Amino acid sequence: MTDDIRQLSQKLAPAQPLPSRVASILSQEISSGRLKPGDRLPTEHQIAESLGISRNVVREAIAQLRADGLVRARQGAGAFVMEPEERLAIRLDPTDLENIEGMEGLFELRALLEGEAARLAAMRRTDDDLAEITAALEDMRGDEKWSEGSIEADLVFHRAIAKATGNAYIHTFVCFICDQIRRSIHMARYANQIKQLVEVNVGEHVVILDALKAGDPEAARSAMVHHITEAGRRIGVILRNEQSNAAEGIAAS
Amino acid sequence: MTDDIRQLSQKLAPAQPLPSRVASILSQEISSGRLKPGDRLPTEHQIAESLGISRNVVREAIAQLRADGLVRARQGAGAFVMEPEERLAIRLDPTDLENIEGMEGLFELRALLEGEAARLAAMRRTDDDLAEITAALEDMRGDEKWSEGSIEADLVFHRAIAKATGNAYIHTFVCFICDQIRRSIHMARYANQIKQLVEVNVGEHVVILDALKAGDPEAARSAMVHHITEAGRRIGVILRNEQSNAAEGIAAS
DNA sequence: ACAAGCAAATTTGTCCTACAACCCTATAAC
DNA sequence: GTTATAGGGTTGTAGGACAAATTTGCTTGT
Repeated sequence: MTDDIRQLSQKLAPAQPLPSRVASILSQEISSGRLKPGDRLPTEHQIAESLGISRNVVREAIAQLRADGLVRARQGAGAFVMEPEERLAIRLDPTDLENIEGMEGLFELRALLEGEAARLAAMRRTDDDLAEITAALEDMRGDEKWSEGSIEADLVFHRAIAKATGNAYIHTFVCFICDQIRRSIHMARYANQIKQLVEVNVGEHVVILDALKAGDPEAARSAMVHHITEAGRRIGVILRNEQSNAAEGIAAS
Repeated sequence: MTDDIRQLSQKLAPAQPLPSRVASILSQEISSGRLKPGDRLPTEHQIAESLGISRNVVREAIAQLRADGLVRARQGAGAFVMEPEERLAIRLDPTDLENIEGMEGLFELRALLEGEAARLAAMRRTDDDLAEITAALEDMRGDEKWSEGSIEADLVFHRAIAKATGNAYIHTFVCFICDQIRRSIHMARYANQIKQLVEVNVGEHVVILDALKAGDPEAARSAMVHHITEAGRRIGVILRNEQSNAAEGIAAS
């Protein structure tokens, strides 16, 4: 209920914070090529005046760009666009994920990363990790909170596996990619059909968990790749070359 | 008040802009768990006063955190720490990379990602891709610009392979991780010994390129994993389980 | 005429104050 | 007891002022 209100207010409100909108404008100027690396962008005063806003707002916008390593401000000289290789953060453009090609690319990356993560997790998982993963699986199949809870439990399952690798970076990256996918999916028509597919989904998770329990790296990796490939197919994403790989996986398990 | 500023500037890098330093402090408060998701962080006034700075600076710092999705500010209510799953960007803390454990984790992730990238590239690379990769290799072995140029050419080589996967996300992530590593390495004592090791390094690249030319996915992956493992070992990073994998790779090639 | 150095203009960095918009709570009125 | 309202607190935006640093151009000395 409150979710509906929040969605609506997000959708309709042009009242996204002003500095963020200015930051979007500027970053679009950069990514579109109108401002090339090395260029100096207009002075804060000029930007403020041309947009009819205060210099404070402009400074906050530039602070956001600076945090991403998109521009570098030098006192007395100006703010300059930096080389694309120097960026300090990864931020995915949500609009890239609205079409199916973007989703396919992201799913491929996800299968790749999480497949390897499952392999490492099979070798390194502690008993605590296993308990956490098992608990997440129980949450998935358990309650009636399908629409919201099962998706959440699904994510907890995947995150727990990434954490079981013992590598904080892998954990960070897997979490990030999964969340990007979830955010995009939530916007689409996914929750509708998930109800019928929960059993299948849970079944695939069980295969993964079994491989982790057995400590079989290749089986874990194959099962994870297969699961993600299938999960993608359920929402219309078809991966190019992983099908054969996934087939191997299902045959091996 | 000014004492606080002096303390603060002594504590952290003196050259970094003030708002970024404040953002680091706050984000550290969050990642260390002193501020948990859902918590409201102190008011801008309190932060400003406690650090002896202006509210303007605090606002710019919070703007950076907001851009990353680390906090969400609601007018009239306050700024709240968001769930870690809601992050919009990945930013690696440079201090995490100063110790050897952080480097090991990042190298493991890199081997994983780039290994798979090489596998995909072997299947999908176009002739144009191959030409680009070959050119990068030529640049590496060619000129006398060892200290700077060869490192750069090395990166170009890896980036070109990631691009040859045809997956923009893989390309983005690989570029990002490589840059993080390069930035850390540049700070360290890497360029000193690279001169003696260029031949070895080039040799490993040749193996990768041959596998890509032949279109052999597994050989490409193995060679890449081996190369990254060795590159890590050259600067003191030892990966846990990839050695055996790399041994397979070198045996297969 | 040339060079070095100095001074002024420009630009970002920081601080300050003020007010609007908004949220939350406590109090008052019914 | 419930609702309305008023108040304080907090973020959002505006605008002005000065400090710090850089760039540029001009002056001045040789």
